[in-house]
Amino acid sequence: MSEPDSNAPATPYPKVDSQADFPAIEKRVLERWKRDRTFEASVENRPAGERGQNEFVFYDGPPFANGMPHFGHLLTSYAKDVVPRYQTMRGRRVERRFGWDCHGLPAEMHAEKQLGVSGRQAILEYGIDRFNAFCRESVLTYTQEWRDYVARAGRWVSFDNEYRTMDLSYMESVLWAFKQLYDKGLVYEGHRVLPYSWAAETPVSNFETRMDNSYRERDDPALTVLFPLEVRDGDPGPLNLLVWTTTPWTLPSNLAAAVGPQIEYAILEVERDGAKQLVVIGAAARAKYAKELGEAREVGTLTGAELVGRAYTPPFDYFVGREKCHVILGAEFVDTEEGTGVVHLAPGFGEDDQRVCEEHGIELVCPVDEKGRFTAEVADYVGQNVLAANKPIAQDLKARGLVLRHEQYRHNYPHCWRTDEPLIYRAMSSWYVRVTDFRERMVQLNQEIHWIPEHIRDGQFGRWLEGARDWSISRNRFFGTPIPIWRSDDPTYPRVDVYGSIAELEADFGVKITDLHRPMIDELTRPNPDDPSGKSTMRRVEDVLDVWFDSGSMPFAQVHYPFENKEWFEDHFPADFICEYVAQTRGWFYTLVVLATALFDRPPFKNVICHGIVVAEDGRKLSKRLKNYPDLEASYDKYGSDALRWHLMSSPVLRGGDLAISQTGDEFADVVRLALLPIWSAYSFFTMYANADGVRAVERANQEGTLDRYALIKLRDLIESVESCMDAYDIAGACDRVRSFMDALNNWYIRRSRPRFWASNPSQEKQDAYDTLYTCLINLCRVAAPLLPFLTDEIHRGLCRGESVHLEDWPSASQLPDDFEFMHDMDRVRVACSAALSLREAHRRRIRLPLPMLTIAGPGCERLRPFIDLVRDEVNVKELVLDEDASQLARPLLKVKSRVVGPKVGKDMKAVLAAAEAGSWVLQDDGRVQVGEHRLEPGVDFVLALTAVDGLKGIAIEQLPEYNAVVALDVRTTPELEREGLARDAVRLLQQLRKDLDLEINTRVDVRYMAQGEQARALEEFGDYVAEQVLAESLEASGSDGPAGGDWRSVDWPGEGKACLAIRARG
RNA sequence: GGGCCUGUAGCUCAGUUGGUUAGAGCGUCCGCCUGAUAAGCGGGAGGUCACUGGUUCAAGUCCAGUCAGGCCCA
Repeated sequence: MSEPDSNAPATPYPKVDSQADFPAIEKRVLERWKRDRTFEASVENRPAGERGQNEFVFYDGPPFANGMPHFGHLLTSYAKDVVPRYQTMRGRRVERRFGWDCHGLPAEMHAEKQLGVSGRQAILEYGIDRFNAFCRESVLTYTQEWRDYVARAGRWVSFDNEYRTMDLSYMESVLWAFKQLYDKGLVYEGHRVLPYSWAAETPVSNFETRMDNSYRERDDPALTVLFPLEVRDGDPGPLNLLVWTTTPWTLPSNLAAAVGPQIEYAILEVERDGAKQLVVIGAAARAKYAKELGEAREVGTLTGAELVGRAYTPPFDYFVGREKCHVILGAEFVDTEEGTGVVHLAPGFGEDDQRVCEEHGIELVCPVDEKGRFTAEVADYVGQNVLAANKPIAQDLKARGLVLRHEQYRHNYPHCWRTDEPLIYRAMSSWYVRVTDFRERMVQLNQEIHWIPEHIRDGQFGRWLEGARDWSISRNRFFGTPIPIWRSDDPTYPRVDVYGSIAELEADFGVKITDLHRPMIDELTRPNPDDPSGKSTMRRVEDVLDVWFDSGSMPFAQVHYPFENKEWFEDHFPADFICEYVAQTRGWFYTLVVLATALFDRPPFKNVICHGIVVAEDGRKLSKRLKNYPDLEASYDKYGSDALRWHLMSSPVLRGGDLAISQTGDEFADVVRLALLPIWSAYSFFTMYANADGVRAVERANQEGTLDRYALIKLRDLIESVESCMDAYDIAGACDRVRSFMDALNNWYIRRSRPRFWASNPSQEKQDAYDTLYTCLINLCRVAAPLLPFLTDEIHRGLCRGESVHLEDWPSASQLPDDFEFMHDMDRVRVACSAALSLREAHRRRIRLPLPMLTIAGPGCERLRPFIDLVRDEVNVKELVLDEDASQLARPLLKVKSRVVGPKVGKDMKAVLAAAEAGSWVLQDDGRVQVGEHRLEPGVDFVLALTAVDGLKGIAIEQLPEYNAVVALDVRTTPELEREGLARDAVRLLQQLRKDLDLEINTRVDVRYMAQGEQARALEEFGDYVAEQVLAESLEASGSDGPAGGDWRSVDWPGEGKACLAIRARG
């Protein structure tokens, strides 16, 4: 379409079709980028500077490649492309390197499904080596699809030296990081309560328990048990705490009880088995125990806070005497919704329990073995499955009179999705990073990060940092970076070795290491050097690292720091910019900050866009199954990538909101119509006339013409404002500036300049018009290049002899005129024209009908003198009067400056405003205004505005509030004016005929007409004008039977009588 | 249950340190122009700024609470 056609006679510019096929254009542009290595050139053209001073550092958050990309990824991709493109044009070198996330549960789950191997036990039987080998392949399944889609989106990123988190070098850097933390004392072994399948003998991740089938209804025994409190002076008698639990089997492991400090507790006197007893229960929970406590007398109340610190006798004595145990603790999570308002804590078997106990220095106990049976520590039930032990435990407690109520409780309970047995919660050994140690520092460093949207910094992310807990980094899994800790297998001769490099491993184990994955790494064992007997062996801790540890290591691990690229890393940390969706505040953003703080005491990135999520029309998640979003490929093919990019980049989704996308993708059609086509139309207009005239335009900015200056100043305004938006990472704001510039260019500059383009003789004015439009277009392309990389490149190449816009510098605004006063004057003229046209419409005066006079009146109107001809033409009036004095057309209106006057007059403000509106004020000789008791200073306290008067015959008036002016249109016509209007009607009809005949724009014609009365007189009177307008060599009245047939093409001319116009091309 | 965000025209959203008559785009209705573009241009209609209360001379804006929606955590 715009490729030069070698057979056609040379024209200065490509022949451009006014109908654009954007997807086809994009395909050609992609080929050119590939052929010319435009991306590589755009990077290489920019010097890195000394120690990377001139680099803009971008970190790519790696995706998993075992799923297909969708609209959400597309959004991220576009944002990740726009910013680097912009910075490149600003002169920075922006290396962009793709990465793949490979490890972790998603990869393993996918492999389990593909292999039909389900669960830890099954994987062990299948073989870790075969399992991991499969993972290694499967995580790269869709890499080609990803590359294709990234390319089609026009995202420039290098796949040549992509990094993968499963590469040996990457993993070695991760080991290094781990050892750094360990050496700083930031790693420790602790316990973590996880869902546990005793049937499959494996922990189940929270991820797995959330899957659809794992929760099912189940009846469990629920006990309300008495915990006798230690007697204390002032008590009305011996008190018993009422405790409710749905897991009686955890009672032998009870180590504490928790109350809500704010909650009110009642002391009740209850009669049981003939004896009186005092029980303590959350006051709000009492009603639930109507049957047991209905008659009870309240003998006092206590707050939770008063209970905290009191000791009690636990229901079983297996762990009596342990430090800090069997005391009442305060915990915020306790409520009275369920149970008694007192929670029994068995830290070995509950997440909250474990956390609260740990906070109070209580060491946990876990007297349950891998198969879910009590160990010897719980002598009475040893060997029994814990769930089966619920019954005897309840019976024993009842026999001891400690049970107030025994009920069946039906609840949703997680089950092992492989064995179908109920899960239990059980403490597992886990390795932690002591995040709480440097939490405050993270909070400080976070202040240095520029978040988009801003509230994330101190809101979602800041709060999360403040509440950060130690990070459990070990996973009892297979495909991940191994935890590099080796321990002696005999506690008699303890020894721990931590490795932070391959070299250290090779030195100690004497083998060449080519892969750090399990199971190879597990095979590295050696005799314990601290064991004189020589019998114990150093073995690796089995776990692998949480995959987020990999992600957080990305800044240094991608370059194998510190083993290689030491200097490079130091010069490229932190990143200038990263971008992911907002949920990564808990994921990548967080782990980056954790590791950067712990390892380098710096924030890992300076600017971050966290965008919202793309949802379906109904607000639900995009779902492949429901097919509730448009197909990506089809959208590319129908609208092109630029349309998708523009839609996503101009939307508030970049400020963190959701973006709903319709199933049909209609919004992309709107984007084409509202954003892309206006730019294309301007381009096609320019090339059409420049080619017809054989004119080549030049970029310059010293044009004197009113419209030209206006366009050039607007262009300067565009460059400056887009620049400041982009510097603030406000991409949507930049889109908005581009759109409104195009509106001014198309619908004012080009429309008003049209006569200059079609003037048949060369002139300076004409060349100025070409140069101005050309200058606007190429600079618009440069400014919009990051936002519409395909369209702008196509146009820029067409205008600039094949130069890619992406190798250009960001345009310098300073070479353009900066007379913004002038620009505002023109904007004021446009408003005045709109108002005048609105008056025309209100008085039913069509635009082709000339009217005698338009007046623009108000202070400062003289400034509009340069625009007189422009306005006359636009509004089609014979005369334009500018009048500084509007008193004939308007009366003054007092506009009080509330912000200034308000504080001065206080309560009288209301009265002052009312008086201003009612006109009850007096203008004094010194220019001040008296309102009631108050005297107002001109300019400071008020301005005088105008409000149109009515009642002038034949004159229509409208005010321009923001410009303190009125326009008055004389809508009275005369027969002469009517005839001129008719002549213009005739021109319009004849032009349509030319168009219908497909005449070239410079073909000469003959015209004949048949008309009576005023229509005939109009053509006689304005014959020359009509002939000139339609390029007629002759203009003749035909006989009363109308123009003859043959070559003549005619059209009816509605009017007083029967009339028609006819046209015939000449020669 | 906790935290964060969002409620402004039929739809999608702007709205600065509180200041007189709350804006834009789309849609809709009406009209207009046309020697680039009907995928063009202009105009009109359309709002108790979610609700309630408070602070203030003055609240879309600040404060408290309520309701609704979203996200995250438990």
